[in-house]
Amino acid sequence: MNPRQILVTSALPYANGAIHLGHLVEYIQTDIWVRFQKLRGHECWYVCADDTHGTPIMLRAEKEGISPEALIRRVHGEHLRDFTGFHVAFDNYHSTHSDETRFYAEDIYRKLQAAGLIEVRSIEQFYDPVKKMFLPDRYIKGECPKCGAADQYGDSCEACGAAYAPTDLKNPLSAVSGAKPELKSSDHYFFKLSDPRCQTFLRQWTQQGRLQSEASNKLQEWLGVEGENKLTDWDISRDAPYFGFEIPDAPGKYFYVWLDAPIGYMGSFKNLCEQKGLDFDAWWKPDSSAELYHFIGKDILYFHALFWPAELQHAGYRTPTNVFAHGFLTVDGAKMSKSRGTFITAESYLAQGLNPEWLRYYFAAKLNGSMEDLDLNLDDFVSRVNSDLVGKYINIASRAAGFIQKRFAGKLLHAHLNDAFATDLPGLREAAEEIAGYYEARDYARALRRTMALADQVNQYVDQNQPWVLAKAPENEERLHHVCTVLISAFRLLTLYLKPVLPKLAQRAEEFLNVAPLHWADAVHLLPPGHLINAYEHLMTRIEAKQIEALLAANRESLGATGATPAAPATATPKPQSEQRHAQHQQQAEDKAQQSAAHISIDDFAKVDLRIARIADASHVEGAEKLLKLTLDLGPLGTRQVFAGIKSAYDPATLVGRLTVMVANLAPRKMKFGMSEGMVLAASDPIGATPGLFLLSPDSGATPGMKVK
RNA sequence: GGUGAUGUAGCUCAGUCGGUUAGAGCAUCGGAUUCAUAAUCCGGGGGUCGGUGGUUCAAGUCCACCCAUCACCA
Repeated sequence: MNPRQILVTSALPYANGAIHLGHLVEYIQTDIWVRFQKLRGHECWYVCADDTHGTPIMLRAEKEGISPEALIRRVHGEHLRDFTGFHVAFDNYHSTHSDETRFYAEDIYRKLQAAGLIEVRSIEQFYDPVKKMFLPDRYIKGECPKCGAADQYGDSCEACGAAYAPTDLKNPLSAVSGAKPELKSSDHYFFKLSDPRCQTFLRQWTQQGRLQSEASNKLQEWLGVEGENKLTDWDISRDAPYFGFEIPDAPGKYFYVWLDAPIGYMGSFKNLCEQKGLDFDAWWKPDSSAELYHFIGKDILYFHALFWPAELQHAGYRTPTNVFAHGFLTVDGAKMSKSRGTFITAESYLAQGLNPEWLRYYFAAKLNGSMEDLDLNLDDFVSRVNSDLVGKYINIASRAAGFIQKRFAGKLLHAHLNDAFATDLPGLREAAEEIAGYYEARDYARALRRTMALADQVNQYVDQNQPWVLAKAPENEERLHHVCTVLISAFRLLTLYLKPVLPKLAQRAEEFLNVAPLHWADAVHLLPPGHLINAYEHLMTRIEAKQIEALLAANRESLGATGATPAAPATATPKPQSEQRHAQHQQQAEDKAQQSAAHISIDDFAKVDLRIARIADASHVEGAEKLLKLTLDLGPLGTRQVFAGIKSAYDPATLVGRLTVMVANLAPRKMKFGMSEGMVLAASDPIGATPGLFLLSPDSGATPGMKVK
């Protein structure tokens, strides 16, 4: 087999947030593939980087009172720590804020310009006169032009789903400063994706059968039918102030973060080339025989399968061999949720003492190379890992090791077992190529199913041969030695088959087996006769359900805690959807889920404990403009102190004695004036068009403490 | 709304070109076993393949419509 030259990337995580389990699907998927290629003896390099530019980074750094450079340096360290913790082994983890990335960004830009594919056009955009900056869509808030919902972002309405331009918003405000934005025109630089050259090239590039079928369909949709020019030019510039690279010969204009993000793959690889003495151009020239693969989430297919190849092609570089898109992660069938504790960060998973290889195994067991979403079912996670890894695979070593150690001083049978092994465990060695094929096709689920079926076969072999019975009769000594040697050899092969997924465990198994690091080619032979193995130490523990509970608890943001945070002030970071998509999709999905909440289930409703309360006392609060202090009598449930924002509508004296409805299980919230232990229900117009505030009252007959449902 | 996908056992998933009685793991039930950090083996139960209609000698698989879920619409 001739060694291939393979360059692999994962999408660049944005330097504005922690790595979570959703990210890890991609990095683990890529890492497994890379490790597999290396085990096969290919020259394979895995590069990645932090994606560091753009408005969100700039504003976040400003909010933290540090420079963007300091922010991205810190986050780079955090990201690399998390990835390393999950055994994701990059050959280089660089940054887009690097000389190399700047070089290739300028280089590609200049070549596209020379090819006549860059155009300057003046466009009108909202401008924040206080902050003195143009506002990305997601940094403008206002009322939806369609349904009138308040507090909507500049690109789409969370309430009715309408999509529109920020200029359509009613009463727009800057989410950065709170100022009223002004329309202002500015020159922007466009990559002419609508150019016939790009259209023709992409039509051919995307439909040659290289891409996943789902991806190909999706791109077909974007491209439209022949002659239907659906692609529009891409705005690649942003005005100062912006954290990024200034465009050559265009003072005050910066490359949009999405332009330099994929170029960061080149930058990172160039940096690696300098470290390792590799020839960059040999890998990136148009007729390069090297292979180039990008692993990405399905949300950024547009950037990687349209913009990116079109840029490369017309700037005189090679295009990707393939783009592998995967789906999103759900937890227990639902989007990751902070309130449920399923928005799990990589850091918290490791801090709780959970084994990263449990997760690697589970993800691998469900990855099949398609764009389908992947569900982390927590019960299934526990039983699958325990059953497959500990019960089936690890157990094989554990079952044989004691005999080898105690009866044979750690030495395997002094005889060549090749033929006997094939008789005892037919197909075990021969499966190596089949399993390799599954890994190559990124169908790890199938590779692991096949491997576990082999492990079943080995356990059956143990039961058929009953080594514990053989051990009782001295005349069966050699037979016992043979059986246990076969088992250790089988364990070695299974270890190899699992090694791309479980690198750390494989390393420990290799120590136990007393062998050099296994390579795929090692599947063709067995351990030498009389090989000495080391004493067995248990290689993996079981997951306990309570560890999962602790993990969820550590990631759960209580409703009380969120509720206690007042409505986001204007300085809060808005959701940078159109500005910055990749690696943030999970976060957005979560935000969306929490914001729209079009329907809730009966179970959700049942979480709210509504009770009839009698207002036992009501008084003004010194220094509070809006609040009244209420003492509520809940009958058998005792009394509660609540601060209610109803001063504008009610005189305390008229409230005493009347019945109303309160939320009795709201987390207590510390306010300036004391603890508030619930909230009373009152009606008001959501957008304030009709003034007034109206407290709810039950019909007569209700008594304090009764449940409302 | 348009487009693309998904829907198979309690759970997680296979199911190739339409072709025997629709499979696996986990869970569950019964039995065996004790070498193994309760881990293994044998066996059983469990399915209107989302729904309706159609094509066909034959449909989980092909076609149409509908329902549900997810994503994308720069």
